[in-house]
Amino acid sequence: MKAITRFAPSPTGYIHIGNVRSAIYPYLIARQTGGKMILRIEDTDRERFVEGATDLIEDTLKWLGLDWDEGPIVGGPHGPYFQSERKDIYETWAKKLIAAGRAYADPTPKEQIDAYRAECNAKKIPFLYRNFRPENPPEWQPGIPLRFKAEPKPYTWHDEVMGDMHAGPETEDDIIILKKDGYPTYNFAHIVDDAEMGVTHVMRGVEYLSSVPNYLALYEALHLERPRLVSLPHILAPNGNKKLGKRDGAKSVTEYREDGILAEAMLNYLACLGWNDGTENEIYSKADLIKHFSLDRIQTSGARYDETKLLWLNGQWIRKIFTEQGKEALFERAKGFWPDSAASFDDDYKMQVLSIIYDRLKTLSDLKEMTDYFFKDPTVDVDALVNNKFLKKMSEAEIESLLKKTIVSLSNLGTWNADSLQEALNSLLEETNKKPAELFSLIRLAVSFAPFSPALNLTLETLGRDTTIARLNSVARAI
RNA sequence: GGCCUCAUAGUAUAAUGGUUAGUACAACGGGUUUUCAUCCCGUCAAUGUGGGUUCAAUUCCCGCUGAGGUCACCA
Repeated sequence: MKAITRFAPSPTGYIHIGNVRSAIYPYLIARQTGGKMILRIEDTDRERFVEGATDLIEDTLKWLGLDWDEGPIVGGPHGPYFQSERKDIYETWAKKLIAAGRAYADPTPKEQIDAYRAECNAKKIPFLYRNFRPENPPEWQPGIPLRFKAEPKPYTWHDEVMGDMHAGPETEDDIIILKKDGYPTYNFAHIVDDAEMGVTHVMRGVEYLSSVPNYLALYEALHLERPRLVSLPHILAPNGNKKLGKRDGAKSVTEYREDGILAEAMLNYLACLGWNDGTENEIYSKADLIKHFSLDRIQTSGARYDETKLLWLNGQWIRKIFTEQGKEALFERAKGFWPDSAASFDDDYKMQVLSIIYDRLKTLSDLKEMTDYFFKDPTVDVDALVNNKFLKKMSEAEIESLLKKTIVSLSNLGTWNADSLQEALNSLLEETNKKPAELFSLIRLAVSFAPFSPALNLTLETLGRDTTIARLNSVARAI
């Protein structure tokens, strides 16, 4: 079955990790079945509309590699894809309900409705507007809210994640379908749009589960076939058990791009938060996900958002891209993450630095802190040297002597490469009768003054003879 | 309050009416010529609770507890 799915966000801000899964899963199902993915912008709430939010949404989807077949930018046969431009369509469908006696104009002032609600709350009984239906509603005209007229009855349905569901008549009510301002409510608009656009799978957060009976009533009254319903459990905030939202500091998805997270890792992490294919595999590319994803293996309970696993996955992906797609591929992703000091260096040199440092990166932004000394002479810090845990047993004279021996040895080295350097370093160990921890720590610190760095021979090879000797000399002089 | 949903280590999860309840992240310890990381090895750690069905329940049923959702002219 070719699935027509959609992601239908409202343009009220950025997409965050708490809600992006309702874009990923529909995408995977659409691609897996050779169907279509639709992007629809639900902008019927003019008050919450945020200028530029649509761009943010599109940017997020593009970064994650979730392309859409119909929607803004790409167009399609069922447009427009902004609900605000579809008012006449909703009105046409609404009139069908009026004609069938299943909708009525409701001029009741908001204060009156609030009073009814307060009354019910005081009596601790459920508030159902259908118990307060106006007796002689006027004919509907723009400017008056239009309500669906419920005919409550029990419903059963199947949810692809939650299983077989049922609800009693007490869950159905006279919901507003057209607002006073003429725009439809979500409750009505999504049903009309999904039908017009041929959507087969309605995938959204579980918070809509309790509204399903109302939607079922609407499908019936409009003589529409029910789409498959898929409720996605919430992603929970790191602290507490609430669903992750902006108030919990949920960052926008694209903010992770700036933090040096790879799109592959983000997609991998989010798709596997609350879903697994039953194997012990942890690493999934987009293609793997499309191949293996299935609705019936989505968890029924919420999943807590935990960044440590994302960081681990990101490290995995950094190494995977380097080894499988090559250093150029990783270098391409690393653009914009180099320290300022790297600006004047050419790509070949930076690529070489990347080649020896990449397996230490958790995020691309680690490059800033971790590679500075490849581009700029470090500040000589004699205290750090003599207080190092491997060097503090040695006198300053001894350190100076070791540095000088190293300088002589490396100055006379024929070919300057990783292998010859390793050989030279090894003979230096024998000659000085020092442990690797002592001699290598000394050289490493003298050329980098960094808390950690790649293997010593690789570091020196990359720095080059002149820089290495110069740095060793300036440390020897400073002691 | 009504209705609905959920419940395996700190986290994400696997599994089966019968296993020593598996895996990964994290934590901790160890190994690889310095450091950090990778990689490898190891340690710690879970079926919320009370009943029932059954020879046998983490798994099926019921109660409880806990957590969450929803009850808008928001989506």
